[in-house]
Amino acid sequence: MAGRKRKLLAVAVAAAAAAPPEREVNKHKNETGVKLEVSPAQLKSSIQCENSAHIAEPERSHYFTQTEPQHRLGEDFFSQPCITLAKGFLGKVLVRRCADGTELRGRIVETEAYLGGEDRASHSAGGKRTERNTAMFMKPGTIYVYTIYGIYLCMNVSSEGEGAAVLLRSLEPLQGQPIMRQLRAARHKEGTRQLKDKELCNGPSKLCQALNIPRCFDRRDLASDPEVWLERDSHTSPAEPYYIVSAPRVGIESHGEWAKKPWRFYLRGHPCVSVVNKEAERQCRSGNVMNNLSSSDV
DNA sequence: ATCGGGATTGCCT
DNA sequence: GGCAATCCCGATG
Repeated sequence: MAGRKRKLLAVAVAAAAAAPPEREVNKHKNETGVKLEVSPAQLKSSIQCENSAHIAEPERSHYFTQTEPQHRLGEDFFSQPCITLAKGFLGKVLVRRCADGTELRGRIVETEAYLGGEDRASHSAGGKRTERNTAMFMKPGTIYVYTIYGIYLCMNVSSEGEGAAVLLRSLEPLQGQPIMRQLRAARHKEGTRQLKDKELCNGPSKLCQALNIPRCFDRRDLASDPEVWLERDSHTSPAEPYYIVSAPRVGIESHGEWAKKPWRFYLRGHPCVSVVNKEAERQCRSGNVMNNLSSSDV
């Protein structure tokens, strides 16, 4: 029964993949006949590695200035031990350049470190290498995208260390929020209220949706890919420095003692953090400060 | 071929 | 804050 269902689904997916690329841009309607900004088919297509030309053209202004990735962080930055890199990501800006040249930007405010080898909570636990987690064993800076709960995606970046990678959990939207909102709302019920800015990227799968990070970005190089990269923060710095909270990773309770390792890092008090851990914040040391001008950038 | 778990999310109470 | 939705992946036989 279940097998049959799966087979039928596989056939449907194959048929969808074989369909012509020009699939009804902005012609799609839902049951109520209301025109959708982004159709389910288009959303699906963005997940399945097709271009993102369907994304609405943004209003052009100085805010959308098309900058070349001159501030792009290179190989050196990613070649750090996993936990160091996880903290180093905080405050850096993830940039997604869409097919029409639009750039979406978000400041990283929450990460998790997944070591290889003895870290039982890691996909690469015990040095186990599979088709899925291959990117974790590739050079530092390699993107690892995987599917979670069958329907969502998570984006990681491999670090120094065999099979080690950092999960990106939350971003603060900086540029292209209207498009992010459109991408996120495409899966929501009709008539649902608009998402606030801080709700656009406050979760690992939400950020993949909002920045249109598809599954096929798996194994790409964040240090050289033309469609996605990382920058130092050139935006206005906060008046007060953010303290880094170090807390147990979320969603891995079943992994015993490894679930307790404080390898989730986030900016204390930042509104875009997905899960706040008050106990960890009480123990947060003042020495752990995010400072983009410091040498912690490497 | 089949099974069980999962680095989550959105909606409802 | 609880819980259903939803299916891929890897392990097992």
